[in-house]
Amino acid sequence: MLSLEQIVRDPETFRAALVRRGEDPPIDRILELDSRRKELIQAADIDRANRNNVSKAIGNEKRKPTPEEIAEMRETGDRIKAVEAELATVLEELNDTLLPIPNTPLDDVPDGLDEESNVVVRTSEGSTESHGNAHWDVATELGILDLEAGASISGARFYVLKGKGAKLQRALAAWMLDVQTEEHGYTEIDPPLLVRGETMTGSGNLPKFKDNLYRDEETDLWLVPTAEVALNGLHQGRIIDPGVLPLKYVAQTPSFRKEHASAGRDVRGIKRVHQFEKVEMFRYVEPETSDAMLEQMVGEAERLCQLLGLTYRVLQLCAGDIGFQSAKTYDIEVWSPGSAEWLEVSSISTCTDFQARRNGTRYRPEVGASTKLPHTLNGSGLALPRIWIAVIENGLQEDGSIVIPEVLVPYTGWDRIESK
RNA sequence: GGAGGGGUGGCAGAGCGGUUGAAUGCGCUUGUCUUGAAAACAAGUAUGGCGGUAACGCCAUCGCAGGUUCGAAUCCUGUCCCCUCCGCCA
Repeated sequence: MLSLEQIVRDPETFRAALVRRGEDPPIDRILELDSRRKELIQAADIDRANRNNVSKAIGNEKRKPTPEEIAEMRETGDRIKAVEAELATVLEELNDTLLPIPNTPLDDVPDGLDEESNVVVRTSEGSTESHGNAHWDVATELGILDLEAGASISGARFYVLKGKGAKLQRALAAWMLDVQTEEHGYTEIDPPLLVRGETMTGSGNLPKFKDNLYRDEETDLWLVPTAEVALNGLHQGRIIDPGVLPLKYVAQTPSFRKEHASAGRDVRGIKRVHQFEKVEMFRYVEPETSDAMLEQMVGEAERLCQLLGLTYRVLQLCAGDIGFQSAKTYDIEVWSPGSAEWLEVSSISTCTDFQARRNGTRYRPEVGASTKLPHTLNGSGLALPRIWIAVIENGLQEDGSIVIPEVLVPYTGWDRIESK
């Protein structure tokens, strides 16, 4: 959520920033609602102050209220209730208006309304040739991926990994977690995957992206589309003590997405599925440091690609292509020689104070100081089925076997998936 | 699922209709004392909103939402969460 106070103070800056990402925000309506809100608060406060004074005097003087006082205070009470009722509707509309508005892009985010305007920041060394053997053929042939079984169990966009394919995924996840915790200083978290609506709203997934989320109606719990949601909720409604930031968390969890918006896209293989594993990095940081922290996280995700020996490139997304809660995003894509395309394996964003404001996460810069909103940053480190695809397609040998990156061998116990 | 108990400030814990935003203790901050520290003593120490250049003033908040009342942390209703015991269960 954007800051109402800041919008009111400088509405045109907000309008311009949102226009950059193709939005037409109802700034005028927000200003109207806010001034009505202030009027109502003032009116109610005056009546309440008066009522407090009268009641306090009666109590102090240890006497019964006079009939006139009772009559007057009843009237005051009724007036307060009426004003409060109107205030409640104003606040509700204000909330409903603000919640679907996305974060404003930072100044250094490139202009553009769609992915055509994304900028390739750098490309690693390495081959970008193609061999045409896509993972859905290769892995199926090797007996480590069973798309038909996935479909028969759960339907389209579900898959089954088997044997060394399953173990390869487990090894990748375990290895990435170990690098993040032991070398990059993250604290491992194993969070709930079913979360309350408030938590989903706090991260920015609700109310706008309801259609992409699985939900259990009976308990009103939602399945996380990414661990970001749970990690963002870790401190909601609370104040982080001085000296604690930056907080760095990492979690490996499944992610559940309906993918209605992508119907018809990436239908082959396991590039885009309803349930996938992902290792997610998340940081709570002081605002002054968030730019540097974002670059650091990009570096950490790149490092994983490097250690796996993959060819990758870093993209900076343009204003129109960054996610709802993001103020600035880098994507990391690895080369997929099987389908001759770049596969997005990580998306790393700073959400500035947008998420912190939504779910009431604050921190105290120093003892005795007043609270501030931290910045939150998130990024995949990395997304599993896609990195699995890249390992399979890049490791494919002439004889049809797959050679596994060396760093994974301690986790798999073998260095090759043999062809049948 | 059944039966009880409970949710109050950073923590512990009082208060159960009226000068209570809330005793007391702990913690924390500052000051006095001290070469320094500890101890002792003193003062301060919640969050948010509205108004104000500011000092400051007012308002709200005792899980949450309603209700009763001139007045609610205190009474009533609903709801959520936590704990104990029983049942069921990975």
